[in-house]
Amino acid sequence: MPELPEIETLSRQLRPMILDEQICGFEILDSLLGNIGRLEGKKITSVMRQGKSLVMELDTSAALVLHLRMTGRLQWHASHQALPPHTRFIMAFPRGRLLCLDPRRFATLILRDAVRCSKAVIDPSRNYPVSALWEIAGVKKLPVKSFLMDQRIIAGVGNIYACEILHDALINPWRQTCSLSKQEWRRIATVMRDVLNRAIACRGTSVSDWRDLFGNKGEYQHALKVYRREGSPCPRCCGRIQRLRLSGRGTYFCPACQV
DNA sequence: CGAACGACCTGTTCGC
DNA sequence: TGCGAACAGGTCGTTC
Repeated sequence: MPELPEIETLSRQLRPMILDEQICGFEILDSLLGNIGRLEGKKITSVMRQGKSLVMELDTSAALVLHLRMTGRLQWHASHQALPPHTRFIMAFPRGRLLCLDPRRFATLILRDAVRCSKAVIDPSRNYPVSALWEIAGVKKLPVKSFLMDQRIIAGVGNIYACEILHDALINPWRQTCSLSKQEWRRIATVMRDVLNRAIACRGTSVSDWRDLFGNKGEYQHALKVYRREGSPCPRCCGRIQRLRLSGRGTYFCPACQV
């Protein structure tokens, strides 16, 4: 489930372990990942998050880009221990080993050459002009939830946080983007930034199998208001939380107060 | 062009 | 208990 807060958590935890360190071993255990060549001897010069991707720049002006998709996880092993099931690759560093686990095998690791200047993609966890949001949204008719999850526009919001953000902002997920007022967009932007930053402070949401780099659960699952709470009372208005499908994704909302 | 849907994989949960 | 169906954090390609 790694969405923005989970990848941000990994990025922050990983930095002290591997920044400015040399890769001293690299092994791919899952052929689905493809072959990205030898990494031994290369140094990690930066660790950052871009949307839901973890980007590790190398001293060879290339960058490793890891996307965990649905069930990908990273684990840090400071001392030698047995490989857990579903280990996809291992990267060894002087002070420990970084493992990528992924039961569903959707995760991807690529070696991107040179620095790529990304387009004007909004980082929803930071401050940005809200006009950027509603100017794009104003001409679109798609449901606002799909808009929030469009990674080409806003990078990092997935299904869990989209549900939570729209509930907090009192917006129905099916509202067409062009029908929202500037004031509503301001509310969405503020709520989105706050929800994501609170989730980062909680080291993510462990509704299922998400764990941080050191195997610990996050804490934001305790703060969820609608996600996976179908049939429970809405914490705001005591309406009944409903689950419906919106373009294939389970969508949780309160029909009473999200209008 | 945009929206809907299947595919990619495996594991877990739910209903009968 | 057993078994099949539905469902799961995400994205991509195809089709309508």
